Amino acid sequence: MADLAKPKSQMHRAVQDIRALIFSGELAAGTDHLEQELAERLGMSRTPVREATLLLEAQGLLEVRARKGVRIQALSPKDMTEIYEVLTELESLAAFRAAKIGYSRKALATLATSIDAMDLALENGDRDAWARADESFHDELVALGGNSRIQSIVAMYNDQVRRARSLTLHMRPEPYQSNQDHRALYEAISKGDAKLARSIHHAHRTGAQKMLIALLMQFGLKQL
Amino acid sequence: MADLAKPKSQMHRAVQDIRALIFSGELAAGTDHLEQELAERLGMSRTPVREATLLLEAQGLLEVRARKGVRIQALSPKDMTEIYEVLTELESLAAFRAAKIGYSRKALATLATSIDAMDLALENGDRDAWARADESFHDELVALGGNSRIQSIVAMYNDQVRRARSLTLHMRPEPYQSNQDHRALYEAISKGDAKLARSIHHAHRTGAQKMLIALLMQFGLKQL
DNA sequence: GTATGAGTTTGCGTATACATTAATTCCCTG
DNA sequence: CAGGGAATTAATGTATACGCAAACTCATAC
Repeated sequence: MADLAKPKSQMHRAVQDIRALIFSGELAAGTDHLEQELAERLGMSRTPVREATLLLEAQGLLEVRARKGVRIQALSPKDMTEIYEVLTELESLAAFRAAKIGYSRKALATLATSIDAMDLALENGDRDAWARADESFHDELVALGGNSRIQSIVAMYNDQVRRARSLTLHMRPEPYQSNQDHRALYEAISKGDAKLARSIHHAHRTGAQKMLIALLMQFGLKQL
Repeated sequence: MADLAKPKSQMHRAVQDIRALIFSGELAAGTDHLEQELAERLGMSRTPVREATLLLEAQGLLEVRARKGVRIQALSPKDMTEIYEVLTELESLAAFRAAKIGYSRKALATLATSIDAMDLALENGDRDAWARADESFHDELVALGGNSRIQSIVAMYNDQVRRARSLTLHMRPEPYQSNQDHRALYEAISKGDAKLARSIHHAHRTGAQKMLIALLMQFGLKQL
């Protein structure tokens, strides 16, 4: 995530802590929490907690409801579809741009590293390691696109679907296809074939989205 | 902008008022303003002003800088390019989706109304009326796309470039081309030709972006 | 003339107190 | 017993107080 600058402050700590509580599931989707409770839990006064919740609301992670506490945002399959549509489009654009810029193989080393890490994780059956490498790959790809706005938006929406993704991580089939897609995308970018890069990544993301939605439906997860 | 719900509160009023001050230029790009000053100007205490500035920072309209007041965000041509790239991509996707959904002509009546209003404004040489109708057209188009996330993002970035757009509104050539583009897009959507709708709008937006950047460069406007 | 450092000022970050208002309780009435 | 409304409660929204750290001033030393 593009959290550059703005360090040490209670408010900043509250943002980090609440994010962590949401991602870990300790603050479950759809549940309500009073400002006062959160403040005590985080060991600070209501003021920085309140400011933090306003920020997190702007980022779509929760909702501030007058006199009812903050509600951790729950996402329906329809929400997922909307978010993935945006992610697909913007990441594909980033892939297109990255290919067009014409990076040297050396400049693409970080991408290659992430791909290798994914292959290794797949061999070891280590899904968590795979997920970390996958996220790195996507982050680096978007960074290579060179548009900082796209980076921010993608980071924000990735946060919103983080819970759903970790939930399905162990339900999905082995991600062989993903690794193949990533290699193909890497090749397209290093060849400078922008249209190909775009269409490969678009198909990749669309496939991932369909699988995720299918899994959620299959397990009857209407809200998370 | 998608400001649904959250009415009467000092904080909400502060958001609206500060936005208005920014768009009107009373708070000029690049200038700094202390929380206390803003609070007095808006007739409230620092608390709601502070919360409002945090929201507006999240929306990219300003930047809060410790002990230096809030700085109204200034945009470079590079920033403009980034923002327009996102707008182009997401609006084009919305056009694609809208065409794919297959609205009846009746459901597209609002679009047609905006187009007529643009034609009329063009005949009358009323650029402000044209700009309003143009914004309506784009808003409706994005709404027809049916993805609320795209609507939010587009609304946010439109706010960010609002000043630049109104600045160049009277410098640009008569927007005949725009009106033609809009009619062609309307036809493509009502025919349900999604790919055509997408490419028409993509070209339209790309053209508008190039013109805007060229104008800014021509007038030596590096920051606004 | 410049640099350094103590002293002062300023403005923010946070805590806390208070006002406001929606929600709830509990009576009272029919 | 049900309905309604006044009183109470509860949690937010807002104001205010205060401490702290950064920025500034200014004098002094080199």
